[in-house]
Amino acid sequence: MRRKTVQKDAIKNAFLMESRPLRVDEILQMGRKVVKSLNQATVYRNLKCLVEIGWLRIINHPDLGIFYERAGKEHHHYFHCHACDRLFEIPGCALHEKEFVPPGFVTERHQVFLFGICSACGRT
Amino acid sequence: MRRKTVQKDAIKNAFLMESRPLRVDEILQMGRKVVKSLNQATVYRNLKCLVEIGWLRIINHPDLGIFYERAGKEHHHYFHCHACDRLFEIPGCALHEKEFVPPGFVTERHQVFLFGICSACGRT
DNA sequence: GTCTATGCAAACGTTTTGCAGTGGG
DNA sequence: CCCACTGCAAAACGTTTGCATAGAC
Repeated sequence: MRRKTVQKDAIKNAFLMESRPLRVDEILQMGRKVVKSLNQATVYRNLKCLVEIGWLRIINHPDLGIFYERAGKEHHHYFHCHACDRLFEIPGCALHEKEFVPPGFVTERHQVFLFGICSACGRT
Repeated sequence: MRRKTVQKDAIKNAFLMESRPLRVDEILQMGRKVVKSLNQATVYRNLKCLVEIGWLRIINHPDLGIFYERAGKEHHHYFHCHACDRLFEIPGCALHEKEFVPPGFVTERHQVFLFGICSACGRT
């Protein structure tokens, strides 16, 4: 991860152009539009590096599987619309964890996944 | 799933004896204490059936991967202690989703995963 | 006896790894 | 020129499937 390559730039660019969590296959597809020889092994290796240096975060979504998103965003929840199958980031936090965990338990971090219908799909 | 077999009973018993979410390899190990010939394919097939008939639920934990738990329990959150690596079920709900989702969005279901230190490990 | 459920092995999709060669510095 | 990074192919991993047969009823 010390050298600059076109493959690396293509992968990072996918996240800069789309401001939403991406799956590996999406990243590969987007990257191949720039570097058509781009290999999946290269994508996996670079994603691993980008997570290690704190540029990306992994999300393992309970229904949709593994996504990668830019790190450093403020805390948010994830909303999966089962009509259009899109994954939304909902800013803010609706969890009142301090009032909630049993005595002695210390919560350092949490993740919330919501499932339902988004405004676009609910509009019918 | 119409016939009663020792394999099936062994798998169901694992959940009746342990009242916590179980991983496939744990279920296989526990089942083999009863039926030493128990095969992983059999475990997978039975787990699938038990999910279909609503006896089990699948949990895909963001950090720990796939677990199975008895269905029909009241809603709860999951607390992962990164010291002892155990997965706790926290009864109740600390999510105020109605006050929270953007207008037009309808939440039907949610899952909350907490990460931290449990009371036993924090006591030190 | 029938036919479901099992055990085995092979197939599967996704991710990782070994290795030779490309190309960034 | 060096060695990090890439592409390829094979391996690894967890899960699923095809098939012959044991065993539930």
